[in-house]
Amino acid sequence: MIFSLNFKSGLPVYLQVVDQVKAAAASGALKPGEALPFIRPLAEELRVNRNTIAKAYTELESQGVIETIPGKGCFLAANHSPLKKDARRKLLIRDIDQAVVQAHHLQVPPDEFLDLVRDRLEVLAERQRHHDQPREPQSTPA
Amino acid sequence: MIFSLNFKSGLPVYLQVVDQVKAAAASGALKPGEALPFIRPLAEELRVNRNTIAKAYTELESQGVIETIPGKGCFLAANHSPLKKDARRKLLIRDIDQAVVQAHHLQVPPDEFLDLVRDRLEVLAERQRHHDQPREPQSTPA
Amino acid sequence: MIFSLNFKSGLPVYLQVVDQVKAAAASGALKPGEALPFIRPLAEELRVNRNTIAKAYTELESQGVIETIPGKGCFLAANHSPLKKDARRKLLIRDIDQAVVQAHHLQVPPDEFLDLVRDRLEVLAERQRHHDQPREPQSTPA
Amino acid sequence: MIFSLNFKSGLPVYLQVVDQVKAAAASGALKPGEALPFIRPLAEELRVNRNTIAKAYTELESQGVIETIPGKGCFLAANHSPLKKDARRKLLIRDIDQAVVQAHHLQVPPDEFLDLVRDRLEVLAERQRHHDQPREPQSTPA
DNA sequence: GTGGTCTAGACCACC
DNA sequence: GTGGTCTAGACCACG
Repeated sequence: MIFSLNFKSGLPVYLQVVDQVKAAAASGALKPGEALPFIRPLAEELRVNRNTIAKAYTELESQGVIETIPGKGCFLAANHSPLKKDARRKLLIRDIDQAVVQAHHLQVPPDEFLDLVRDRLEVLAERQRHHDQPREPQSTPA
Repeated sequence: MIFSLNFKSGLPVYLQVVDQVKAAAASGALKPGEALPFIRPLAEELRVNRNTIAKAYTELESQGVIETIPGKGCFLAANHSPLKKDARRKLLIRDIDQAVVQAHHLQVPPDEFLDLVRDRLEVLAERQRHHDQPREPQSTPA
Repeated sequence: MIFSLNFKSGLPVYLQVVDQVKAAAASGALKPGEALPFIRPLAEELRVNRNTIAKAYTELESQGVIETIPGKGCFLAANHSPLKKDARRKLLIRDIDQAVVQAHHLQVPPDEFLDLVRDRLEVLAERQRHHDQPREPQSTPA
Repeated sequence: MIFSLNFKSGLPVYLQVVDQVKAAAASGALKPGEALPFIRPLAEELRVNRNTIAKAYTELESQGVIETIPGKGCFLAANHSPLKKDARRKLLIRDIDQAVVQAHHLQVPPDEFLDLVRDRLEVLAERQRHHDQPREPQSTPA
């Protein structure tokens, strides 16, 4: 798991970590049951305080993305959201609107935008297929 | 000019405004010399403090993106060449990927996701039509 | 809103605050839209660090119990859980099992236990009726 | 002796064990001189480190609740008068209220809640029957 | 050794 | 003034 932080983006560091873990999980680079980096070494590597990483992991746990077992570490959870359909829709719409508005600002017409979306869905699916082959699940958590 | 703010993204509101103006300028959607929305009505529309918009515009001015003419308004600065299509694609892909990853995490299948995207395109286009009527940007000042 | 902390119970302080806010919300002592105590004064009153209260409020927000508007304060959310039925069941079962096992340890027979449960449900309902009359919702948030 | 641990309550596991032993002793469910479960099998059953159980027992001994006879096991100390019914009710009510409040917060209506309670009573009674067979507590040692 | 809690105090974004 | 982020460093619970 590789992280890259941008300290000038204005986006809080802990949220950058959250986003990158979620992206890794979505792409299949991180598989259910797999261990995340330990908090202390990761904080050191990213030159960030231990609490900042801890906060990111706490947020991920509260979103149901990871499970943390005190004394053992943090592990990617089996992927299913505990949220109601409505709540999930609402969350997704926020992100979609962000992209749609950006498209509008960049004067990318709707058709082209939809093509681009289909493209990215395909890219993600391809990455998942790629990650599905090589590895086996290792350290089981619960 | 249409804006969409995400109050829970962690990104400061004023930076979201800055980014969206810059994106519009980059694509040519906002042309050199064209007027930006007035601070007060925009703040009202976005349900945000006037200081927040003012801060965004100040930031844009200090970056040389816009020029402020006291008593008249803010206008896009002259030296803005619209980005090439590829550069715009790249910017857009970042936002799309964010939404795609979120969809995966929320267990929303691609078909449903695409439906939702079409939905939001429609909703925001509709919203844009509404906003285009009452306030018409007046052209070239400086 | 009155809090009472037990520093020797072993239960983290921030969780004690979370529990007490939830209890106040359930009893109707705290109504949707009503403001919670500000973080800083509350921390001072409870002789606890500001971050500890902030953590409690963050947890409450992530559970959907409150909404926080930066710069304005924290407000009790309209009461509806965004979780799927299954997830809610699972959470509830944890608490019920705690009580059931306690009953077993205290040698309270099932029938008596059920009576007691009905009793407490009634007490809570009564409290809600009591709180429903006197006040009116005041400071609206969103 | 049956235990039920809640790993997410925030209360340390060893204190949960302590509380549950004390509750059993308070009600007379565990009688003076009666043996507690051996550390090793109990740790296995609860999927907890042996040190955690050992710490709980150490704590209980230092509180004078149990006596440890090296090589033989741990036994409830003599001076334990079962609590009166009212005192037990009061202890139980704390746990019941916690569950009742949680039910309210999760929007689980009273009827459904009571069904769930009956359910758990049944499940835990069943579990208890299972556990009562393999290991039979041997009586009075010291 | 792991993660969790708490403190003390700094700075930032927003009203 | 509000809440949010981050740091530095201490102590605890658990494996």
